[in-house]
Formats: sequence, structure tokens, C-alpha cells
Amino acid sequence: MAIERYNPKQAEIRWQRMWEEARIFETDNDSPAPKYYVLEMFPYPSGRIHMGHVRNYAMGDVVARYKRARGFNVLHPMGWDAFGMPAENAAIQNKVHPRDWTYANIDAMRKQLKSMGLSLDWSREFATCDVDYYKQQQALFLDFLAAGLIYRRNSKVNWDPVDMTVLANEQVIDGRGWRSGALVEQRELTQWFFRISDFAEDLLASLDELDQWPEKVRLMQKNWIGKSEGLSLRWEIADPAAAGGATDIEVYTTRPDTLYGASFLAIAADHPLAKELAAKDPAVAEFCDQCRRAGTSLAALETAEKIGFKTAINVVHPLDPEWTVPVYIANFVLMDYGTGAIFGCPSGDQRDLDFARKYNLPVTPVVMPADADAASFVITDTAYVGDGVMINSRDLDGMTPDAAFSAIAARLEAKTLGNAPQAARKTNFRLRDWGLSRQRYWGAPIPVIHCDDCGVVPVPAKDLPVQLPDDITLEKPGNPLDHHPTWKHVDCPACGKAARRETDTMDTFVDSSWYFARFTAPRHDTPTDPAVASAWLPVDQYIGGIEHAILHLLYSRFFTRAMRQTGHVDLKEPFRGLFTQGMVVHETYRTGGEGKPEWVAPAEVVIEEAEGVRRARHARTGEALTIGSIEKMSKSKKNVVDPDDIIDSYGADTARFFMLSDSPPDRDVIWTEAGVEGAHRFVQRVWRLLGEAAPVLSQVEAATGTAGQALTVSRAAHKTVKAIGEDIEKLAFNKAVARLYELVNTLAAPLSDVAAGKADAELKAACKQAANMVVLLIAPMMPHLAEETWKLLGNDGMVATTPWPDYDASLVTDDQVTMPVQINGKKRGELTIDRNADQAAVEQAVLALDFVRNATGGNPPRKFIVVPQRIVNVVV
RNA sequence: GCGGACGUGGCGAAACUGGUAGACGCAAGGGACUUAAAAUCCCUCGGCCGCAAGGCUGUACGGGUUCGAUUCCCGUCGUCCGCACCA
Repeated sequence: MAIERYNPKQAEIRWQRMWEEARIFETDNDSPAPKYYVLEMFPYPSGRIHMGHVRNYAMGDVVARYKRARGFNVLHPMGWDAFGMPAENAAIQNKVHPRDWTYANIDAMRKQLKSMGLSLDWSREFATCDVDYYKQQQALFLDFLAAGLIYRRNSKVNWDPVDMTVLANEQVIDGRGWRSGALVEQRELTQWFFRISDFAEDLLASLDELDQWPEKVRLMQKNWIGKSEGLSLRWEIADPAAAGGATDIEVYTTRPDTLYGASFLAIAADHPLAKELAAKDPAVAEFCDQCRRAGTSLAALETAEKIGFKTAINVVHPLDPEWTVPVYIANFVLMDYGTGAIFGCPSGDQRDLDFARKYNLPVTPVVMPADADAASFVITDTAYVGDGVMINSRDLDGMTPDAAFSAIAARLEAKTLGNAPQAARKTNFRLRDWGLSRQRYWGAPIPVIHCDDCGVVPVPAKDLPVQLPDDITLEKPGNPLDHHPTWKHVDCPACGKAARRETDTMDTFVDSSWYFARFTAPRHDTPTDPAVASAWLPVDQYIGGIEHAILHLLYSRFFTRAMRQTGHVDLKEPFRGLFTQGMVVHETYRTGGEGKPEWVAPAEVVIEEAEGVRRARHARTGEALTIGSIEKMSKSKKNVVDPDDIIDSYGADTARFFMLSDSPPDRDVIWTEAGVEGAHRFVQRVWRLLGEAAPVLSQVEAATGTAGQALTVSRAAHKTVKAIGEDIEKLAFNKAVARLYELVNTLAAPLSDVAAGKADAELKAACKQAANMVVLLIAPMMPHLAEETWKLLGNDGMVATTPWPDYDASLVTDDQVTMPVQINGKKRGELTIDRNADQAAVEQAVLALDFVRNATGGNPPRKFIVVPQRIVNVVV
């Protein structure tokens, strides 16, 4: 019987409307069902969704629909990370207000997302640029400020003197502003900071509990936090007059065990002592300037030679009053790590060694490998950083470095210099406090007021929101809020005198550090409804790109702790499960010219294959094109495929299904036209097979088969139900897809028999059951096709509200197992035997096999290994 | 430089906890149906030998442990990612 091809265009819109009208994806906070919160990283409203979004949201939607079918009360919201620079850039380029540009983009993208048929609760939607959202964020700011979690200090920033703006490190390219091209200056500005470094220890320790996070992300965060244990140690200045009165220099070291190998001290160019010397000596000043200039260019750092400036200062070795070492100012010492000063042990640190060789400083080995000979062990051009045994270290000789560390730490902690212990054990972190001030318009205003008399005065909570003005000029360089004629002028809330608003806005990372909490009660009149937030959080499954492995996730973890401290939530870790999905990549095509490639979009390319060689040519001009490497879809390489085009020609189900098939979800997936067509063939195949059998099956009650072909059908279906459930739990969507193909392949013949009227009652019943299972199994991935076929098969209600099918455990294990039989570890045959056959029975059966008898020659085998239900190995 | 991940057919991949390597898909080749095309269906598809049955070989490379290794260990090569003068 012929059946019309499936028309996704009509069906998909129809079902999207049905779901929306029935409001089945709107989540009730009061449902008694167990909660499940699945969240995909919310998008920046750039204007159009891209294939990366399709992949991300397809995955999240599988989880959401699956968990819903499993009886969970699922929260699956969507919103917009809507503040940020692109809106300002667009405003300048297109003369459109950042707000209008942003909300227009949101409208366009919402429409696109809706066409994907995602089971989202749109009633909770918000954008971070909504006044209500940033009002609540300002309230959080005030609470954090009151709790001492935010402070203000001077800090160096990258300043673009042409655009008159602060640049993020990523916006500084080769020492120049990314847009103006002007040489970037280092400026000191007063900035607001979150005290994230106070939480370093806890943020690090809690990583161990995040066992549903990728190991890779945990490791990246661990390295980013960068804990090191060492000793803070003061060296007495031998000649205080040369140091302008300072009496000691404090250094930080993780290797106090190498103290007897010390041959110099080095301080950063920004060290207070260096600044003091520079004030008196132009040569020092010149050297320090040179260090700072080199420091602005990241590229220069990699190749920078270690250079130093020898000061007139000498310091006394902490363990030998007769021993002094010189003090250098050095370009490789950083002021913002440790104390900005180090002691150099050239034998145990490559940088120190390079430095010592350059300035002819002594190199004394103090640690050698345990099996080396102390008399002959020398350091030439490679420092020895490994473990081993102490040498040339007086009474420490023979100890391990660990023991020497403790011994020296104990000795110097007990010794006093001035009126204080000379040394103290100290833990250092690489993690810096998070600067949140941005000198921009399109962000949440920082709600404080500066008063000449009262200083910094928080905006009273009743005066929130501090709303962005609409009438701004973006063409003029600098911060639009600062040069707005009236906005910043207010009266001081404390004394009533004329005062000024803070004109800085918040870093957009602030917006995304708590949105997951806001979704739990998005219209509440405080940042969260603490009881509701605590019931929903943590997010059970968070899905997004690996590019947020450090900053966004770390900031969100900090924010959750800070919100707990201020009573907004009662948990520490916001995301229980994290999944980082791979990118969508595509071949690139370019015109032949070697010098300047012209990239050509896939939509304009025709691929031909002859004699195993793929060739590309331009669809319009016929010009031969070079097929380039496979890369992340990007505008610059033009290798983008527009989701709208795909949904338009194949439907959302095909796009979703293809995004989930083939590649493991954490790996990159290659978008190919052939692959999409393969996915679409499957959509049509399911439709055809079920559709042709539907006239019969819709008249039949589903039942499990008990014998013959009916039993085979039921076994296959039940096994797949079990396997796909397990696959989705593990987010192994590619495997779930493979099993669907497999099941549909085995059902093809029986379903054709049913359609042709060649099936008996039992087979029909088994096929009905199996067909229903297929529909329910494809539903999380291809929800529209599922609804359509569900109806076709004569079932009631919507798949979206139908529970996940149960499988019969007795059907998923076979009575007989076929085990490979190996002789000396090589497979020589098979044995099919009762599943529960004991060792002796297996042994007897195996020894009776012809090829085994030939191999053993009738003799008893040397060894006989049986792994039950797995394999047999006979060693002869 | 430091840290980590990975390396399996022409391609994307699968293989539970050390137990039949290559499921499933794509591409390719052959065939059926068709006036033809599309669609659909059937067959082949790691390499070598063989008419066949079957055998040998094969998971980057070289070793090792084991009855048995894609999986564990050591070394080499390659690719990718993160951090980076962090004391």
C-alpha cells in the first residue's frame, strides 16, 4: 500500500501549537513529583540561532522530555544573556538603540527556537537586560556589598586612549586596542571587585564532590585556582642605607628546601622597593619602564629573555649570618603573585638557572636524583626539579626535599627577625579577585552614589532599580553614562547634598552567574524566592560549551556561595551535573587562488564524486573549488549552515536527530549534507513503515509476543527500551540513535507482513506494542513525528504526556547464550548453551566440540577458563 | 615549558568492569523494481591468501603483564585542548 511522504512542515507547526495551547511544558512549582532541572546555557541574542544552538538545545530537550516521561516535574526554561558589547557596536554601526537591537534579535531567535519544537517553559522567559532582572541583580549587589563580599580598590586596567575605554585582556591584540588600533596604556582606576579569592580554598576542595562534571573541567578549574603551599620568608637587608631605610625583603617560595642553593634575590619592577630605588636613580627607572612595556604584550612574554638590574642591596642568608646574596630587579618576577619577590636557586629552577648563567651567579646543586653520585653531580644547562636527596646543604644533607622543607620551615618559624618570626607557612592561590566594573553603557548599573562628604553610599533598596537612561550618545568616545547630561547627578541618600552616581556598569558575567536561580521564581519581587530556589536547585543537568569551563562556571559557583551567605539560596554548588558538548564543524570551500582565498558558503557548493575523489564546484559559476579543512562553523570561513534552511527543507525532527546521531555528544560533529539526508530517510522510513501497518495496528490491542516471530519482535523492542533508557541517562545520544536504527531494521519485515495482511493475531499484537514503543522512544529526539505516528496508530492523548514504556525484564535476557570458544586465546568456534549452565556443563560441552577434540588430541587441556555467559578459553 | 585528553575500515563511530574488534550510520560497488528517474528493497564492503570451506593478519609504533589487551603498564611518534616567567 502506498502512503504519502511525511510532510514535517505542516505537522510540526500543528503540534507546536497543540503543546502550547495545552501548556504542558509550563512547570508547576507545587507539583508533588520529584524535581528535575535541566538547563542549557542561555544564548546571547546575536540575531540568529546557529547549529551550535541546535545541537545544545536538542540535547537538553531529549533529557527534558525523557525525564518528563519518567514522571519527574521538569524545569526547562529559556532566557537571554542580553547585555554586552555587540549591542553597542551594532548601535554605532547601524544607528539603532542597543535596547531595540537586542529585543528585536530576541524576537527573531525566539521564533527560531520555537520552530525547533523544544519543550521549554516560555512563561519563565526573561532577558538579563530586562529592567526587572537587573533590578534584582542590583539588590544582590547591595546585599553582597553589605556582607563584605564586594570591595573597591585601585587596579591596573588596559586603557584605550582613543576610544577612552577600558579593554578586557582579550581585546588587547599585540599591545593595541582591538578596534581603535591605539597603543594600550596601563592605567590605575578605582574598580569594584568580588572577593572570590576568599572562597578559593572551598571552590577548590568542593571540586571533588562534583562527580558528575567532566574530569577535564574540574582539572581546568583546579589549575585556574592554582593552590600552592610554601613559605613566606623575610631576608634581612645587610645595608639598609642602600635600600632607603627598608630592613628586610619578604619573598614567597614553595621550595624552602633549596635555601642553601640560593644565589640571588629578585624583585618585580613594580615592587615598592624597586619604585623607591627608581625615584632616586634614573637608570633603575629606565629599567623598570622597560620591564613594564614588555609586560603589556603577551606575545613578547613568551620569548622574552630574562633580564635583571643589579641593585646595590645585599641581603643576609637566613641560615648563615656570614653569607650575603645580591638583590636584582628582574623582568620575570610578577608583582601580583606571592610577595613580588623571590629568592633564586639556579640549580632547582630553570628560570633562575637561565638568569644565573647570564649574570654569572653561583650554581650550587642542592637536590640530586636518589641514585646519583654527590661528588660528580653537576648542573649544566638544565635545572633539576625532581625529587631525590639533599646535597651541599650542610646538616640537611641526605634528607628528602620534603623533610628538608619541614626542617627549614620549622627552624625559620622559630627564629625572629625584628619583632616577628622570620618565616611563616603560607598557602597561595593564583585566583585573583574578580573585577566587575565596566565603563560601558549596555550593562547593569552599579547601584552606588559617590558623595564628597559621605564617600561611597549604596543606593537605598527602595530606590532600585537604577535604570539605564534611554537618551544616550554612543558615537562620542568614552562611557555614555558618564557624559550623559543629567543621569549621574543625584542627591546623596545619606546627607542630601549633590552627589554623583557610579557610572560603571557590571561585567556581563555577573548577569549569567545567577540566572539559573532566577528561573525558579522569575517574577518574584526579590532576587529569589529562597524556599523555591532551594527546592529546585541545584540544576540537575547543565549543558553547554567547553569555552565556559572556567570563568562562567567558577563565577556561578562563587555567586551561589555568596547568595547563600546573604540568604538567597541554601546551597553551595549550583550545577550537579555538567555536560560540555562539542562544536558543529563543517568543511570549508574556497576559490583556487593561493594568495587570498575567497571562501564560499556550502549552500553555493556542489560536491561531485568520481573514482573515489570528491570535487567541489561553485553551483552558479561552475568554478572548481578547493575543499579545505573541517573547521568550526564561522562567518569568516563562510562554512555555516543556517538552521532555518534545514528546518525549512527537512523539518526540525530531522535537524535534531542528525545533531544527536553519529558523533558522541562531547566531541565535535561534522555537518554533512549526506548525513542530514540519512537522518531524513530515517524519518520517512519510520513514517512509511508505521503508516502502512497503521490501518491494521490501529484496530489491535498491544500485547507481548510469546512465541515465534511475535516473540522475536517483542524481545527486540523490550531490549531497545532498556538500552535507550540507559543511553539517555548517560547522555549517549549517538548510541541511542544507533539502537533505534537497529530496532526499526528488525521491525521492517514484520511490519510489512502486518501491512500486507500476512500476520496472525499474536504478531499483530506484538507489532502494535513494538510500534508504540518505537514512537515513545523516538519522542525525545523527534517529538513531532512521534505525535503524528502515535495518532496514526490509533492511540489516545499526546506522546508529550505519555509515560516512558516499561520493559519486561524476562524478555531482555535470552535463555540461550552463544559463547565464543577460544583455543590458546584465539577464537576457533562457538558454543550455544543454556544461559544458566554451570561450569562443569560448559566444560563438558566444549570438550565435545570437534575442533576442540582435534586441538587437544583427546588429552585433558592444560587450563580451562570459563567466563560465565561471555567466553571460553581452552589452553592446550 | 607545565598539565590533560586522544590516536580503531574510505569517513563519523561502537565494543559493559581485560573476554567474538568494527554494532549503527555515511560513502562506494553490484543487483531487483521502473520506459526512465526518484523513492524503495536485496547483496558486498579492514588487509592478505584461497574456487570454496577456511586460514593468516589487523585497533599509531616498539616492548611488557595476562589463558586472553582497542582496554592495564613502560617507552616512542603524532593530533588536539587548557594554563603559562605563578617562585
